Amino acid sequence: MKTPKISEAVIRRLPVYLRYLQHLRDLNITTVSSHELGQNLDMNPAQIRKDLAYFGEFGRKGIGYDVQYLIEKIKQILKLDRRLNVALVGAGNLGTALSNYNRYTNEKLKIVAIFDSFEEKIGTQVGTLEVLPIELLPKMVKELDIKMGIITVPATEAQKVADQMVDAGIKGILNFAPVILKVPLDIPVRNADVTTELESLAYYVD
Amino acid sequence: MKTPKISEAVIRRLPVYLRYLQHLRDLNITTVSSHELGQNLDMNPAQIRKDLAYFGEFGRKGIGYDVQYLIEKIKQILKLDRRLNVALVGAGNLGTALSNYNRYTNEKLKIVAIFDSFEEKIGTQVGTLEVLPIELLPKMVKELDIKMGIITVPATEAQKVADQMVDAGIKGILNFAPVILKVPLDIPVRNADVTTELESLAYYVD
DNA sequence: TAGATTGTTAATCGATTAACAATC
DNA sequence: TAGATTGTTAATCGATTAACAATC
Repeated sequence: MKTPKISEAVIRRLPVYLRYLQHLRDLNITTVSSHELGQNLDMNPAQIRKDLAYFGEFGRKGIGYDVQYLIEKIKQILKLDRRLNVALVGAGNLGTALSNYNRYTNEKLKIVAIFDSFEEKIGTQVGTLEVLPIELLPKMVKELDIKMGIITVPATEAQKVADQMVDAGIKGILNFAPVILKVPLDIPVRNADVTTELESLAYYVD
Repeated sequence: MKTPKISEAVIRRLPVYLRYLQHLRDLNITTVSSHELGQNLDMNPAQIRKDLAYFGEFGRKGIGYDVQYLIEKIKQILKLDRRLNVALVGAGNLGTALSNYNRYTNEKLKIVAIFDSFEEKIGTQVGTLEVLPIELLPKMVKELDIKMGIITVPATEAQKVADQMVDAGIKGILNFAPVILKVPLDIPVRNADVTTELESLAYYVD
C-alpha cells in the first residue's frame, strides 16, 4: 500500500486538478508548476504539491510537472483508467439531464442503465438507453458490473432506492435527493442537492 | 452584529438541519434534542449545538429544541424569511430540470428568469417562464431584484456568463459547469459539477 | 429531587500553509 | 553557475469533539 490514509478533501481536489490539466493539454502546454496551477485554481501551491506527494513523486525539481504524465497519474489514482459503470435511478427531468452528461464525462465512467419505478416511464428512451423497471436493478448490476449509483428520485423514495442499490452490490452513491441517506459505513455517499446549495448561498447574499 | 465570523462549514450544515426539522414538523414532532438530530443526520450532537449557539440560545436545557421555533430561527439566519430571486442561465437539459425544482424549493427562494444565448432557445417556454436572451440579464436583474445566479451553460461559456452575472449585480453563483470561475472575492460561488463528484467517488469504489 | 440536555470552554484532532534543503 | 521548483518537515491555523457546570 502506497497510500496511508488520504483525507476526502484531498481526493475531492484531484478531479479539479485533472480537469485543469486536461485543459492545459488541449492548449498544447506540456509543463506546469504548482504555482501556476494554484493561480488558476485559486489554491495554495503548497497544498497542490502536498496533495500530489501523497501518491508519489510526479514532478521535477526546478521544472514542474509534465502535464500529460500528471494526467495519467491522477487518472490512475482515481481509478479512471479502467471502466466504471454507473446506474441512474429516477428518469425524471434531472435524471434525463444527467444521462446526457455521459458525453462530456470521462469515457471510462459511464451511465449504462437507467431505472424508474413509475409505470409510464418504463420502456421510454433516454438518449441511447431504455428506462428499465427498478426490479431489474440487481440483475443489471451483476450483468453489467455496475459499481456506482446516481439517485434522482423524489426525497420520499430516495432511502428505498439507496437500500436497493446497496443490496444490489453498488459501492458508491451520488445522491441528488434532499435527504441524508442511511447506508453502511463502507459505502461512500456524495450529496448534490440543489436546494441545500442555494439555501446556504442565501446566507451570503444581500 | 451577533455573528463573529462563522465558517462556511457551519453555514452549509444549517440547510441540512432545516430540512430535517421540517421533516419532523411534518410528523407533528414538536421537540428534538441535539442527540436525536445527530443520530438521524449522522453528525456529532456537540457540533450541532455549537453550530446553533453561534447564532443564539435556541434550546432549553433539559428539554431540547422546539422544532417550529428552530425552523424559524434557521430560516432567519439563512435569510430564507425574505424573498430571494434567482436567475438561471443555460436553458439546456440541466437548466430545464433545475427550473422545475422551483416547486420543491422554499417558496421564498425562486427562479424568476431563465436566459440563454442560443437563438433557438429564446422564446421557448420552460415551466411558466419564457427563455430570454442573455442580453436582457442586466435589465432583469435590476427589475426583478435578482440576487443569485445559476450557471448551466457549457464549460466554454461559463466564465463569460459569470462575468455578465457579476456585472449585472448578482451576489452569489451556483455553478454547474466544470470550470473554476474567476469572480471578485466578495461573490460566493458554489460548484456543483456532476463529473467532479463522480470522479472523486470513483476513488473509493472497488 | 433525579434525569436530561443545553451552551460553552477546553482538549483534541486534522488540515492548511510556510519554509527550506535537495536538485533540476 | 544562478534561478526555479519540487517534496517534505515543521508551524500554524481552524474545526471537531469531549466534558461539564448550569438549569429545565
